[in-house]
Amino acid sequence: MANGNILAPFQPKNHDHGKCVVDAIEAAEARCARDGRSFTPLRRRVLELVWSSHGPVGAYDLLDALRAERRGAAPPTIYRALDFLMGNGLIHRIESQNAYVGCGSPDHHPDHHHGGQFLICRDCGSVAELDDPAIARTVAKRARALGFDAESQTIEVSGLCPRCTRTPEGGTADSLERHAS
Amino acid sequence: MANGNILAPFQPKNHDHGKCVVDAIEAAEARCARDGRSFTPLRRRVLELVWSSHGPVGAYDLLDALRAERRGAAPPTIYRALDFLMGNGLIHRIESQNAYVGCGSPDHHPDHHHGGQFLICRDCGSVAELDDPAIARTVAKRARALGFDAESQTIEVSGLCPRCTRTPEGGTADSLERHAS
DNA sequence: CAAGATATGATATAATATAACATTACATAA
DNA sequence: TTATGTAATGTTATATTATATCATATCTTG
Repeated sequence: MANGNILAPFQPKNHDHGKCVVDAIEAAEARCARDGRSFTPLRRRVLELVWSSHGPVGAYDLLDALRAERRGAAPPTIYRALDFLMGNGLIHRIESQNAYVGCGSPDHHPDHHHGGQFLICRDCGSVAELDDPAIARTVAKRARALGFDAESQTIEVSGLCPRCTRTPEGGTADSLERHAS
Repeated sequence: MANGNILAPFQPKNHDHGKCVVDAIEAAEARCARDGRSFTPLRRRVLELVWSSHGPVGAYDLLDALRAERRGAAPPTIYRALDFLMGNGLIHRIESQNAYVGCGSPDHHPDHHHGGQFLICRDCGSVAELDDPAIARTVAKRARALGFDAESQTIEVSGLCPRCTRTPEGGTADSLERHAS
């Protein structure tokens, strides 16, 4: 069997984040068009804001950003957009942080919640999305053995990303950059 | 290799929950004594309250219960107790629900956060704790392949428990009992 | 007992999320 | 074209979850 497909590994230093965001937005637009979902300017903008960071972003951080450019944005404004984006597989919620990240594999599962598999660096906060079918299958199988019908899996792994593993505790200049891309 | 040890499978109808709670408290007491942790009356009581339900319980539900018997209980009262209990492996937090459950395997990992593997019924809310080393190993291995050092894993599976699978949508008397024990 | 550490009490506030209802924008059928 | 329905957004209020901070009590142990 194939290994898990690595959809959003940790970013190299020269990662072009502007392009990465644009690509994500274009994919989202195509996807919504295909599914007959209306990808409104508000929803598009919120998705851009989510993608503006590689790490998980809180709803109220997004709200603050939105307020800087759109008068009258309020919590429901953001939460509705986030619900839409989650419902369409364009972002994920990181449960352990009450925060949101762009989905690295928007094409994979048309409408079906697949939960997600995340590696979250406890030092710099960066997130990589795994999408390993072998893990998902094993979990589903073990659940099945107990008579449990698994519908959606949330897997969040905390630890140290490759860059933070190399510069562990010291608070060096490098680690203080939070590995910005 | 051994299969995952099933530590808290879904409860049969005749489950003696009173005994189950008492056992958990005794185990917690022994464990704290061994580790030189003070298992105060407050902490003991909060642990009892957590175990009073088989499902995850919210911090403010616990607070309400505590207030009925202890004047002046406030949010920090509960959160400190919960922190202590989590720090000593006596309860787990269910991230996807901001709620807490008794730990089914308090003896397994002395001080080391092992996260947890949970099957959560979306119909009746009951939770079973898996503790499958094969899953944990596979996840750690996949992370390692990306250079990520996995320290703690949170796995939460949503779906239908054995009893709810049999009585799916109807809202029968049986399912409305929420499978109380 | 004194001094330090641990635990709890008490007040305030922060951070996250939803309820409820009003308004607007847009499609499309009469 | 206007009427009508639906989806989206605006607006206000409030619910839910969690932490900061400082004061007090209790428990060691020298």
